This record gives sequence, C-alpha cells and structure tokens, in this order.
Amino acid sequence: MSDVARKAGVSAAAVSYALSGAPGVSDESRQRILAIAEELGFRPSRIARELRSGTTKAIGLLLADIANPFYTEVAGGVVAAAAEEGYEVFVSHVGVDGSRQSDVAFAQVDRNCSGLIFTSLVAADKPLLDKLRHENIPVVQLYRQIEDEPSDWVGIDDYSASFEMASHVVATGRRKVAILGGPDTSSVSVNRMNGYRDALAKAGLRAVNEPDVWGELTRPAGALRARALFAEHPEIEAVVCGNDMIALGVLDVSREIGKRVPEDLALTGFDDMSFSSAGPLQLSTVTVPRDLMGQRAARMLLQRLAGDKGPARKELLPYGIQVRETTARRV
Amino acid sequence: MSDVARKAGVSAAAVSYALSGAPGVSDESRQRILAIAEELGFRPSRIARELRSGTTKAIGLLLADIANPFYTEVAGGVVAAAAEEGYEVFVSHVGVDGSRQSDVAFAQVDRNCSGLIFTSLVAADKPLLDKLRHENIPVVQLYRQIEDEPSDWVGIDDYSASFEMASHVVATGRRKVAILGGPDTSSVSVNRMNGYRDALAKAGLRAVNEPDVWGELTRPAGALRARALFAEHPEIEAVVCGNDMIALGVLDVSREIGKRVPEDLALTGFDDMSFSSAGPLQLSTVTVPRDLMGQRAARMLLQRLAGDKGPARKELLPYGIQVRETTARRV
DNA sequence: ACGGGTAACTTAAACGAATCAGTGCTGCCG
DNA sequence: CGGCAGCACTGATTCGTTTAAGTTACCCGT
Repeated sequence: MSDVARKAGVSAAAVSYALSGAPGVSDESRQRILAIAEELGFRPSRIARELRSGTTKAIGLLLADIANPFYTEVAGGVVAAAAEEGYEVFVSHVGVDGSRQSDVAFAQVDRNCSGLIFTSLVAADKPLLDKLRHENIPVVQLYRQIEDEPSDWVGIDDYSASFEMASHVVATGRRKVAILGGPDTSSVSVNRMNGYRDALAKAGLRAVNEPDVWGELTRPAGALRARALFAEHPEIEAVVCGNDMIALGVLDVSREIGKRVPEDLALTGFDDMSFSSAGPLQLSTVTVPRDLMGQRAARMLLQRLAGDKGPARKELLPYGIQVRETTARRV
Repeated sequence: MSDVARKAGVSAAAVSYALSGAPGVSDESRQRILAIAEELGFRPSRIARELRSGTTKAIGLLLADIANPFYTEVAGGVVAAAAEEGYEVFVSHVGVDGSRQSDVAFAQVDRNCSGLIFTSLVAADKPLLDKLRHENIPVVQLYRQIEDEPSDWVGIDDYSASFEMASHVVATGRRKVAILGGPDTSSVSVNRMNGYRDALAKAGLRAVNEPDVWGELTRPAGALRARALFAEHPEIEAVVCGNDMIALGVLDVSREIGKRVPEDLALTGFDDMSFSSAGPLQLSTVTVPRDLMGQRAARMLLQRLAGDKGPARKELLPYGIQVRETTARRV
C-alpha cells in the first residue's frame, strides 16, 4: 500500500480512501491511485483489514459430511447467496457423530466467520449455541433444529410432506406398511416419522414394525433393517423410509429376495437425491428445495449480520411430492 | 490477551510465549497462565496472528461446482488430510465455465490461503498459474492438468483405464461402438477418449461416430447426443462414455426407444458415481479413488508448504474396472 | 480584507498478536 | 569474590490496514 502511495505521491491513508470508495480524495487523485494500484498489482491484505475493522465478510457452514450430496447442494445455495453480498463461505465438516461440532464451530469463529449455519444440530449442541449467542455470533439452523433454541431456522414441513406421502401409499391400496425412519436425535427424522405414523393412524392403520422405526440414514443400514423386517413380516406391502438412502437399501434387499417393486412392495424415500430417478426404476420421494434452503439460510444470517435484532424467524419452504414408479398402483 | 496477562501478573508477551509453547517462561508460570486463559475463555485471534506472522494454516480448494458429488468426495479427502496437519480448507466454487477461476483463486490467496488445489484447470488458466507461481503460492493440480505446467499433479491413468474398458466391451463381442466423450478442453476427457479410441483401433475397429465424440459431461447432453446417434446409426451395439452422467443420458434414451441394455446395447460410464450402482440396472464403469485423490493432493500441497522445493511430482493412483450388468455378454 | 466553511489531504493511533532486544536476577566457576 | 552465562520476563516494535483527528489551501460572503 505504501508503494502505491509513494508512486502516486500521496499518503497511505489517501490510498485507503481511494480504494474503499470513501470520500476524502478528489476524483482525479482517485483515478490516478486506482490506476497505479492496478499497475502494481496491489491487492489489500484482507487480514489486516479484518484485524483493524474487527469485522469479516465470511460466514461458516458446518456440514456433517462434506461428501454428502444432499448437503453439497445446500452448500451451493449458501455460497451463491453469500457471494451476492460479497461474503465468502467457509465450509467445514464436523464428522457424522458430531463430536467435533463444537471444536469446528469455534475454529470457524476464531478464523474469520462472523456467523454460522448449522446443518446437523442435535439436542446435545444446546450449550454450544448458548456460548455462541454469548459471543454475539448469529446462528442459523438449517433444516435440523433443536427445541427451544431462539435462533433462526429454515426448512420444510416434514410432517406434512411425510403425512401426504404415507397417505398416498395407503391410497394405492397398501395396508401393511412399515416405517424405516432416521435417527431419533434428528428433528427432521422425528417429524417425518410423526407424519408417517399419523397418516397411517388416520387410515386406521399402524406401522407393522412399530415401535422399532429408528435407524441410520444409510443404504447398508436400510438393507440390514429391510432384511430383518421381511423375515419377520413377510406380509409387508409397503415401506416408507426416512430418506432415499434407506429406500435404496430396501430396494437392494427386495431384488435379492425376489420381492417385486412395485407389484409386491411399494416404496417411498425422502429427499429426491439425483440417483432416486437415475435407474430404470424410479423412486417415489419428496423433493426438498436444497439449493433454495441454502440460499434462504444465508440470507437470514446476512440479515442478522446487518444488525437485525428481531425475534427468531422460522421459515418454511415448499416441498414436492414425487409420485414415481415405486408406488405405482397394483394392476 | 492483556486481560489474561493482567490477571496472571505478567506481560502480554509472557502470555504469548506460554500459549505458543515457546521457551521463555517457567513451567509454573506457564501452567498458571494457561489456567487463567482457559478460565477467561481466551482464544487468540487468528487474524492478528496471521497478520503478524505472515503465514496461515489454510489451503484453498477450487471446485467447478460445489454441488457435484464427484468433487465433494474429493473435498472430503482434502479436508481430512489437511486437518491431520492442523490445516483448514477453504472450499469455493468457480462456476462451470471457469470464468471466475482467476478471481476466486486470488480471493482465496487474499484471504488466507497459502496454497491452492485446482480441480478444473483448462489450458486458458496457464497465465493464472504463472501469476501464482510468481507470488510463491504452491499449487496442486487435481485430476485435470494442463500441459507443460511445472506443478504437482495427482490423478489416475485415464488412458489405461478407458483402454481396458473399451477392450472389455470389444471382448464381449460388440463391434459397432460409439464414443461419447467429455469436453476436449479437459485433459481427463482427452485421455479417456484416446484410451477408447486406441483400444478400438487395436481390435481393428473405429468408433462409428468418429470424430464427433466431444460433448458435455451431463445427463441431458448425453441423452441429446444419444438420440442423434441412434437415429443416424441404428446398428450401434455399444456406447462407451466419458462419464457416468452421459451414460445415464444414453440409458434414458435407450429405454425411450426400446433398445434393451445390455441385450441390444452395451454401455459403460466412468467415475463410478453412487447412482451408477443404485438402480436395478447397474452400470459398468471405472472406479476413481476420489477420497484418496483428495488426500494425496492435500499431502502434496502441505509438503510444498513445508518447504519442499523439489521438481514437480506426478502421482498416479490405482483405478478399478467395474464390470456390471450394462456390459453383460449377450446370451 | 477577513473569518468561516469545506474539500483534500496527512498524521498518528489503533487492531491483537509475535518477537527482538533488552533487563534484572540467580547461580556457578575459577 | 568478581565475572559471566543463562533464565525468566518485560517493553517496544512490527505486521498492513482503517479511521479519527488534525492541517492546509482555497473559495465565498459580507
């Protein structure tokens, strides 16, 4: 910076004013300074700027697993919306068990980030959020949320979506329905579960495997549980799943044991991952606006960073019920 | 920091020495200072540290599209390997056209990053890399590489992999083979193409659609090209593709026009994306060690940051040929 | 002609750590 | 008992900006 100042015959302060667009330099000086800065390839040190001003234009995004395609689309939305306001996004992953969540969050704060977006909160993270609030770091809960947490949230109405989906399955004539849900530590999984359960109840039904409905959201876990399920309840006509990965596991086992989908077994997932409609057999599932969700989360956070002190907002986004081949009506 | 110093009855410098583990404070003072720092919840400002020391423990990872599941697994590997050495990873996406690549790279450098990993280099990025070298920013090329670039690279032997795959297809008895490759600006696509082509040549064959083999690596592009291909060459017995997405597009069209896979048409992809083996019809493809590739790239970069000035390294990783249903021998 | 206002600068003081160059003090050796 | 090495610690400076607080110089109205 002082090189530029020297060459332009002004003080370093003048260069700062010129570059920041602040008043205090004449237009001609500004032009000259800008030209010289360009010529010398001068790029101001963000670090020094941030140290001096105490603010950073960066937010943190914490993902359970950076390799999970669901969240990477979310990340895309976050990055895009943040970029619009000149913010950058620091993505890090906390590991599936979430044990490192606290460390990672503070690493983000230490580094740069003036706000954080969480995607994998569980009830045990409450103290972490309290600490962050204490340090005046605004937080947005993306999709998953924890009870009584007074920070912004964005997601979809999982309860209604899964209620609709289970109702659709019932409407196709299946009566013996099993639920394979996600972990009960996730608010999202809990809501989906309740939606399925209530939809069945409304039809006068009960999940054949109740209350053994909780599990992991992975394909192998889905396969494992499906195998046990089919062994114990060979009469099952439909399985509604906590997400697409589980449904995929169920599909694997169905092929293995010769159960035809959708003739012998209806199947629904949740999330509409790209692979759900990839193969010849297309999965009925719920579309979650992943990119939009990321965008909205970023915007909420940016609004807080801009000084909005209002009460916590909870924002619901639209979802879509995708009826595809795996819940085709039996002919 | 001065709060801690005051409470411990020492100077700020002593606190700095204590926290950094440097000599210059007695063990008892160190313990006392550490305890007080802990008690006050003191966390040193990274920004100040970085400004003062001029070094940062962060590297940048530039992805064409942060939502692309191929690269997110790569990112997982990078993050994991970097974390082992206490480094953090700044992930950003440059957009599919790569026009923002230069801006984003310098944004990374401005911010913090002392080294960069590129995943989507094209020949036009050469000046960018030269500039970075001039600023002493070490660079690793991940998978894609550009000619005569004297920086580290890690990837697989695409040529051999696609040669093997095309040979396999020929070995199953198909003679009328078409190639649907990726863009010719990507070194990876070029290598795959050459492998396919040479394998056909070795069998005394020629791609039925030569030289019209280049295109985009997406499902819709694959479908579009497949439609034209089948219209012009209804006799086609096999299509070898630049990646799994293209293969998926071909699969879509095959179903549409009633071509059975693998009976009427053999099909191979490349990358082994999760969805390739998701559906009932499993795609023959090439497995790329995505996570490992990310890890190796990070380690190469970290080694440079540790001061290694040796000549550029090119590291080949193992790949796997996955023969699945779409290239089953005709019965 | 003279004060007042303002535009266009400059100076200097931060920001929060790291680190160099001291400064006492202790202890040991000859 | 003098000298000197080494330890434990402090003060001051530095990193590269931003910005509050000056300092000119000039214009304008009276």
